[in-house]
Amino acid sequence: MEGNNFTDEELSSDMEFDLDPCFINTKYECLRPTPLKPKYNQCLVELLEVIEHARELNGEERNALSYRHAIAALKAYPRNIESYAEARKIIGIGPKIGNHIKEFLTTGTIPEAEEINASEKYQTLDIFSRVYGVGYKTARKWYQKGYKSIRECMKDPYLTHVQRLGLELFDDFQKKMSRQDIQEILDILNKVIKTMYPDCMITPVGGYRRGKEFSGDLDVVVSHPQETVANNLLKDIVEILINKGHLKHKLFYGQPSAKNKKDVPSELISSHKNIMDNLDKCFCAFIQPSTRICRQVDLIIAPYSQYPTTVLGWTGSKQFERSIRNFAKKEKKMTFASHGLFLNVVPRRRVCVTSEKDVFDILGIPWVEPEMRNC
DNA sequence: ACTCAAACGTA
DNA sequence: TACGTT
DNA sequence: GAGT
Ligand SMILES: Cc1cn([C@H]2C[C@H](O)[C@@H](COP(=O)(O)OP(=O)(O)OP(=O)(O)O)O2)c(=O)[nH]c1=O
Ligand SMILES: [Mg+2]
Repeated sequence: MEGNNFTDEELSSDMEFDLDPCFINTKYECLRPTPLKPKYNQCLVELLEVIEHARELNGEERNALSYRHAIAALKAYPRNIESYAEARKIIGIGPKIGNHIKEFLTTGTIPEAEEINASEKYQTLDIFSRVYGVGYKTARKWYQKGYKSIRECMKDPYLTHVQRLGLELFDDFQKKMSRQDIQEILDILNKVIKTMYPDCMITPVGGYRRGKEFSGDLDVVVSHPQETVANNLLKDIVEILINKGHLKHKLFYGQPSAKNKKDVPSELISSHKNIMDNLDKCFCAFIQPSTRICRQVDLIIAPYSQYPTTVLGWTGSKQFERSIRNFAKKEKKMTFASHGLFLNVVPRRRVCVTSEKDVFDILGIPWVEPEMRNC
């Protein structure tokens, strides 16, 4: 080892290339806090999100996932990335994304992201895919047919019922909701529901719970301590909302009876499903009184025993949910879903939880506030 | 070479 | 099964 | 696209 005379500096740390020691370098985003509005790497994140979205529009889900891993890491990183070497040490940043970052560090932008932003094709696909009921396949189909605007899409002869609704509601659904908009609707839901079921629990989840200033929709979990009462909960709530003129449309209404019209005389099946582990959902277009704008409201009914997991499952972010499920499976031989936490032995066993924090504790994950689940 | 979350809806 | 949504 |  002669000839080497490392200084302390070289041996221990080098700001240019070492990761910040505060950063939790992991492939499981749920293990570290991720703020809604990071102080660092904002511009870089924005550009990578452009590429991520383009991959989604192309149906390249796995590539999109890789970009999301990298984006989530950069959002959680406690200082600006200053070198390629530093970036490459982050789990989830490999050669491709590393090179994008290298370009960003020298030029201040990422050429591929710029090209995507300038591309009429992606602009059009982006608009079409925002229609409720339209995914990347349909967006691509419409683009190939030569459609350029929502107006032209409305004339398509093969629209499904849901797509027709989505196109009708397009302008309203594009408008983001402020927290005050959401509060207004929550007040109504609280009044209407509590009048009929005073003991009902009503919890706003989704981006609103994570602290987002503006949300695309309102997600609400509703439950009731007496599970027998909870049976007709969704039906009753939707009925009242319709009677009071609050609902314009039901985008879909997950009720056990509608399905199962195949072989079995399904009264038993449907009631069985209902009492057991299935959450009912109604995604609806809710007329906001003060503005008359139609807002997407997702009502989720949970059996009381599944209330904590349902709230955890619907608070998000999407990447937080994917990561906690992946962690449960790979590291704990468990399965997490919004209807419960399960131990994957034979036979599979439900692990009872009484709070959101219970799930973190059982999985051995340090508690993460909802506002820090923005991965 | 395999994995990447997991559930539920319509047509 | 394909495609959609959370 | 990246980790194992
Ligand atoms: C889209 C999506 C959401 N979810 C969960 C986590 C989300 O926070 C929750 C609500 O979904 P969304 O309402 O689609 O997302 P959001 O509330 O986080 O953001 P916004 O409404 O402002 O667009 O459902 C999944 O588990 N998987 C998914 O693919
Ligand atoms: Mg939401």
